[in-house]
Amino acid sequence: MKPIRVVIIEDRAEYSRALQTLLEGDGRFFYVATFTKGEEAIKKLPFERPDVVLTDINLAGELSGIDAMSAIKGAYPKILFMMLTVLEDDAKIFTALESGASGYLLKDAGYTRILDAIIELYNGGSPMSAGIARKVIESFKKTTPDNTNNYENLLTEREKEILEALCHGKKGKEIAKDLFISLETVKSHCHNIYEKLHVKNRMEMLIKIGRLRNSPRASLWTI
Amino acid sequence: MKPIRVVIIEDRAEYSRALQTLLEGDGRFFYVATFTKGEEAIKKLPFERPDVVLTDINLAGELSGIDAMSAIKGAYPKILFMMLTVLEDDAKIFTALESGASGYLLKDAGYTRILDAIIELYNGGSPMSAGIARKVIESFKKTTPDNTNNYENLLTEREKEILEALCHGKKGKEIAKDLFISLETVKSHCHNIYEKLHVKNRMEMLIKIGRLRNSPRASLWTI
DNA sequence: CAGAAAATCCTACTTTCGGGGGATATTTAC
DNA sequence: GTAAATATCCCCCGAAAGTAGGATTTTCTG
Repeated sequence: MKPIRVVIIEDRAEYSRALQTLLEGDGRFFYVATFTKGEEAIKKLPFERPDVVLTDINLAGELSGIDAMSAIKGAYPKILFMMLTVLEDDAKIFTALESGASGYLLKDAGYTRILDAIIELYNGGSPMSAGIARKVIESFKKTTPDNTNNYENLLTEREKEILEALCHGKKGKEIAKDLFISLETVKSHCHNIYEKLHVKNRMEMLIKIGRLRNSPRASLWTI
Repeated sequence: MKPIRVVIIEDRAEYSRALQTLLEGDGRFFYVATFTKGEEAIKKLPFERPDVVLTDINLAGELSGIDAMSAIKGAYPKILFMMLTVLEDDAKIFTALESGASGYLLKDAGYTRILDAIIELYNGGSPMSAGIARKVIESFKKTTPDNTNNYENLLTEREKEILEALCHGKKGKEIAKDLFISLETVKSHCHNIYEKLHVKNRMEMLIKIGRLRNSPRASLWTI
């Protein structure tokens, strides 16, 4: 088995050196390089041809580890990124995953766990710390733990049905046909939905209910 | 440490009995009961006060394991469900997660792995088989494994500018004003964008470029 | 049962979208 | 230098979206 080429993005020297030592002492891996700044990583990392990149989120320079990953992943989608961070910050977890991270470990994970995770990542898995995994899974649930501010109670069943269809890009006419009602009824429902959500049209509604992603990242252009 | 109360939903007797033996031979667990049909589980399971339920998806009766879980989870959200199934069926994975599953293991996982997973689940984690985890993580990505269809090169700068505005819910007239061009020009650009992306309107475009979240994880009714 | 809420349909009107034609300047590429 | 690509603008037309102001039936609720 060819050793897995690993690159580290981390600005704290003690930590990156510890990782390096670990990797170099294990035949399953080939330690390639460490980058301490996002800008540097974007420029040079791809030429190191890593299989896996261990990425810290908070870096010293302008760019975060997520930014660097996002840029590199756009051009080199095959490189696998595993986030290695101290905090379990919800927003950062999801941003990282959206931007291309395939694994997410907290730094309090043991070194053995980290090495195992690299293998798991390389073999098609997505290692995550327990709490991270739970948050990721929770984000799929239709029922949220704390139901504040929910449209569940605001909108009627029929309205939610219409809203769902609208979110799938259906046109009024299609919805009418699907639900066996007239176009006028659909429009009427739409109008009521817009009033309840205090929006003026479909687009505003999508934004209001958080269905439209508007993050200003460059990776937006890649599908 | 109080043993974790475990209930099994599984219609294949050999398998459930093997699990039962395992659980009964391990002091960390307390095997409570096995249900073979969804209908039965919905009625009786809650009274067994389980901490964790190991749930097979394909059952003999009318209801699937997912259906049963969905019903029970609605009334008893604290009960943790772990899906145990043979196949890695994408649709079922996501349906199960939406409906409340907190873990998802393939049956080819070793018995030790299953027992560890119960502990992990109980301690706030979300154990998943490697391939499942990867699929879950992939579903968050804005970038696909192979980077075909890169709009960066496909669209001109101006077109990307227009597209960005469209994604922010702006109307043609607003865009025209913002960019100091005429409405006709905006429409012309839109037309070109639609042609390049092979879509027919804004909504299709949003879906195509992955800006519209229709994925299960978009917290539907809660903001 | 009475009133409210919800779902249905209607007409008529305005605005916005999107398609199909163009046209003209500027810039870029070969 | 010529051709292609890009950005800009125009007109016409029909479809879709959204507004305004109704009416009717069903269903839920006190």
